Amino acid sequence: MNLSTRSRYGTRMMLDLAQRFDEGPVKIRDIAKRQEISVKYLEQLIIPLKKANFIKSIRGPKGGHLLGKPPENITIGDIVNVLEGGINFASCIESSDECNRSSHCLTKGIWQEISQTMQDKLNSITLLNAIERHKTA
Amino acid sequence: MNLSTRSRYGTRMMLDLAQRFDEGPVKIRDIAKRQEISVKYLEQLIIPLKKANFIKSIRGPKGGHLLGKPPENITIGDIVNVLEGGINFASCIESSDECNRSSHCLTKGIWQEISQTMQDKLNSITLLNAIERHKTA
DNA sequence: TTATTCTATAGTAGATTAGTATAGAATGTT
DNA sequence: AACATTCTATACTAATCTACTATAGAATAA
Repeated sequence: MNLSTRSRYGTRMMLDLAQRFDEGPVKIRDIAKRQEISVKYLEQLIIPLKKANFIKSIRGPKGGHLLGKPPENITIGDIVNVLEGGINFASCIESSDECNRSSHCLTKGIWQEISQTMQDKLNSITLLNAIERHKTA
Repeated sequence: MNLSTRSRYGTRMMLDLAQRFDEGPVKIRDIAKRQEISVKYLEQLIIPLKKANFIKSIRGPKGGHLLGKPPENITIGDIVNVLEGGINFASCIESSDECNRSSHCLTKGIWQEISQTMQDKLNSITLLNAIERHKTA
């Protein structure tokens, strides 16, 4: 069990943007430098986050990226969901074509319950939360 | 995010054993047939579970496997922990050699908290629970 | 002594992940 | 209009991991 680097790097990027929410567009190159992540990799993570409206981008000189919503309206769950393509511990939970064992499967319910717990937890932490908890700590 | 098949198959095997806890040794071949998982794959999962004392094995004819403890004393967390090698969402949580960013990393605390939530949830479900909840459902 | 059952180690094909390369499109500035 | 800057899109690759298989061996009840 391990959150993909995709999600972990993506979250770091989003927090970086959240910390600079009032400062106008932020360049990928600057995020990359601060977070020690390659520009190319970040560019790749931005695409799905843009599609989901969690990031807005401005092209050209003086351009850059910024959050699509205020930091209190974006959760870690949102980010992981987009970058991971869902938060589920077994594919049988979401898939429409039933596993032929599902009727007597003892585990399906368990994975469902655990996935739910996970989702609730991830959705309960906003970017603002994450920043503030670090200040007080 | 996806629990490995290792953990999922392992859990199914352990539940299969739990359901037959009073019936003496259970053969891998029978578990494999019921659960539709290859014998070879199950054999591989048994090894670490034995080391952790969650399974006892008896060799020779009439031999087989049985739980090392009663079903109410084994949790899903125990199983996943053994088969997954820990329940952590970022390697920085367990590793002793600090990431050089950890002091100002906003995410480490998040992954820690989420991992904990996960562990608590997994540890709260025993094999007996899993069996009983299915009966009443 | 033999059939049965578990044990141990090694190997492999395929999928996934992380990361890179290349070319292109938009836009503010001059 | 030209240009530098910044984002966008697609494709590729190496390395790792996962799921699974193969082979040989050890213990033991009958």
